[in-house]
Amino acid sequence: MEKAQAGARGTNGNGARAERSAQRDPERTRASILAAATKEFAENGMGGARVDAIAERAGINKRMLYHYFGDKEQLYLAVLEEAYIGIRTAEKSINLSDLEPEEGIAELAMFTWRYFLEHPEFLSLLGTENLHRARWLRQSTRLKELHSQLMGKLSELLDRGRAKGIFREDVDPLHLYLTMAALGYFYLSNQYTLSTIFGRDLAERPSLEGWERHIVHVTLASIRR
Amino acid sequence: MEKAQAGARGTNGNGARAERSAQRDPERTRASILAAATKEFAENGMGGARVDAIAERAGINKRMLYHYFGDKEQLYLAVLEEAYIGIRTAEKSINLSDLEPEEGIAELAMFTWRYFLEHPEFLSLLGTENLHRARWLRQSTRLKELHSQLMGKLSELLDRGRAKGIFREDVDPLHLYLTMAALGYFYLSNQYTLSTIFGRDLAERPSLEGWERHIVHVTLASIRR
DNA sequence: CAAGCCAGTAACTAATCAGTTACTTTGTGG
DNA sequence: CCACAAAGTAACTGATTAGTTACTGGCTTG
Repeated sequence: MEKAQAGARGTNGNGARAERSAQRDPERTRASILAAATKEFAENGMGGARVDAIAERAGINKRMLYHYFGDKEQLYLAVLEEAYIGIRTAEKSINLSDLEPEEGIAELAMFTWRYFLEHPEFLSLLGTENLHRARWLRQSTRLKELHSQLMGKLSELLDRGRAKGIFREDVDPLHLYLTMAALGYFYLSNQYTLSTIFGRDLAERPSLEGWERHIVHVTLASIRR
Repeated sequence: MEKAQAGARGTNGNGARAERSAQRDPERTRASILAAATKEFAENGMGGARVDAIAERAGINKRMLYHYFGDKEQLYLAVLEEAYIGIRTAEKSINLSDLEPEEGIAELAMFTWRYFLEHPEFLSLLGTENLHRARWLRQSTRLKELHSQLMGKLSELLDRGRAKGIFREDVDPLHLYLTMAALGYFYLSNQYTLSTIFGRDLAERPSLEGWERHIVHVTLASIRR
């Protein structure tokens, strides 16, 4: 049928890869499978996701999915790993050295909130993974080494604030991190049942902005002397 | 095979229901299906739950499940409704009229935390329902009417605390409720991924007790003047 | 330029799953 | 005491699903 392909056929040899529209492009195929699988797993969970649906979304043949990823479980693990790497990479780029301790904590709280807000698929994958008691995360050697960059930055800010006398002496950095994460995660991941029961759309702009301010307020109030 | 049943055969007529071990007991059958379905849906989500597994767990024939509940989706809805009714019923029994505002808020925060801790299947069902954007909850007329009793009690305590001058003027009761719920929900529902990544078992007694104290502390710190 | 490997396709298969059919057993009211 | 309804069983069915087989076409390297 499509034997005679119009343009972009040339050997494009000498090492450098063709930038676009190659008929055979392993990296692009792999990436589009991963993107499609991320959506499918995030929308339907591990149990509800369909391999055929992933193949269709990616615009590839199902056989390729098995070629690149082995099976459904390994594909899911690849999706999970990529999602974690995404947030950990983003965390690295935060620079707080110029900020006062309180400003720095506020900045980290807002970063976490905004990252969750902009990456609903990450929240959904976390939910699925916890439903299965971290079955796949525990298998992943890559992810177990991948510590949160936030924890280090949090500790440093807590030290500075303590030295200035504005933060309490006994704040556990893990508790602080969990507090920020919990407030963002719960609001967003449970927005559908909450909106239904309280008859108030939590996804509206003013509500979201109000909750961001609330997170910053609660986080700071919990550590101030 | 078991045609000749030993005891407990009698007509046990005159209106009153037999208390135990009837061969045919609609209510008991229904209840055991519901209990089995709650476990299965909580463990595997809507997509991962298996109708045959529910029947086996309940010790009944699959046909009965369709007889009493119609289909898988209606059974899931019945499970969800029962779970919500459970927490709302428990909330009703809390009496706070003798307590000072601060003590009352602390009591409600601990109630929510302990209810979550003792009913992991409720958290799991919430997660599944939100994955599907409250698809079944929105259909349920029973549940949309079922407002949280906690909200009313929270408002009353906030009023009293405000009158005493110990709470801020602008506290939104919904924000307060979401704060308490978020801190409990996130810690428990995400305990598996969190424990894996931070290399610290969040399910251990001392950690759980520490987090309960933390929830009370954060909740009160966020509303104090 | 040909040999071999890698990307890609279509159609198939064995297993699984939600839901059904056709039947038997048990309790009850006229 | 029997007729009828409700409770219960076993075996089946059609659709879906993860994973496979057997194949084609194109790129690279010696």
